[in-house]
Amino acid sequence: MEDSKEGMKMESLTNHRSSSIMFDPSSIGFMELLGLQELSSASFFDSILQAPWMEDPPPSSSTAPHDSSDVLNLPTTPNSSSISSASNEAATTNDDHQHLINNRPGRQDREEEEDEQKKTMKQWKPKKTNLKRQREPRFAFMTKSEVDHLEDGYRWRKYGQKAVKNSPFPRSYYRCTTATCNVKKRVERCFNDPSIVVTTYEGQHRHPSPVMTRAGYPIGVLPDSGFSTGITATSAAPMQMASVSLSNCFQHPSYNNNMNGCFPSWSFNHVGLRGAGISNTPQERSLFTPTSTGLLRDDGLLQDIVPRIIRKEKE
DNA sequence: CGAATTTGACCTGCGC
DNA sequence: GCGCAGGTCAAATTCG
Repeated sequence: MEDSKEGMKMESLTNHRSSSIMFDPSSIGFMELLGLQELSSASFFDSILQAPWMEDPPPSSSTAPHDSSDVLNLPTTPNSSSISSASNEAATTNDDHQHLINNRPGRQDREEEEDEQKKTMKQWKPKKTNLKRQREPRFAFMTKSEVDHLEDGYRWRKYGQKAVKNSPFPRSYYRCTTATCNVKKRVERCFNDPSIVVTTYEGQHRHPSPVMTRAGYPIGVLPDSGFSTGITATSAAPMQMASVSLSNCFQHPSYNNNMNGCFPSWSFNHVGLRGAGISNTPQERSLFTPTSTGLLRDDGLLQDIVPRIIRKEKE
């Protein structure tokens, strides 16, 4: 407890030395972002990594609870207009559920109204046979960072922390503080490489970033980059030019469907950005060279993380 | 004093 | 049906 508090203090004070890898565990694409403070296209795209299973992805865990529906219903990107009807329905369902949760009474009243709520929840709860509880599309990225909670331009309220099985590091749960925004994120450390933070976003922001840079641009929206990164450092958040070593994760002897145990199963079974298809070959890397025509568009959270040129093929 | 965080309890879904 | 693990709530606590 004391340590974690101090850690949070340090987080806000030092903010941050990090570099990031965005990963699409389901589609097997990795990017490594280097030099985030002054992110250049060259450094960004030269640093794209290839996951070890890129050419031969491991089968998703058959035991993962949500993977099949999530993967099948997953839009090509979390923010693309091609979100399937199933996903939209899922969002609506979740909103309804969230509405129920947010408006539920205190514990005492809850006991009094328990029966009624059970009825309500039963009404909401999808039938197991045809409709699983579905979630917003998720995507995640890895960040080499000394701090857990990285500045991403949005304000988050921590609402929970849980110990993770087989990991010494707890998982923290955050919710966007904007009233109408249901975006959540989870932050945890890779237990094989504690220097790597795995951040998973669920949902997309439908509001402007509340945190502005010194230049007046929301964090993650660079005026001249052609794309936005979302993990671009603020003036108060200098990031270190550093490369991320994934070897600790990828070469662990316990390598399995869940990425050497470096990540929990949900990372691979729920995370979005299908079909990113990032390659490490020079020819294919050139596909990701940002162009000057990359107009800023409101693609929600995704635009903060993924260069549009990469999202193009998923639109 | 309001906002944010902590943390134990509770809920839910899944596998056995 | 039971147990486990992930996810969430909300009272208590801490922080600014």
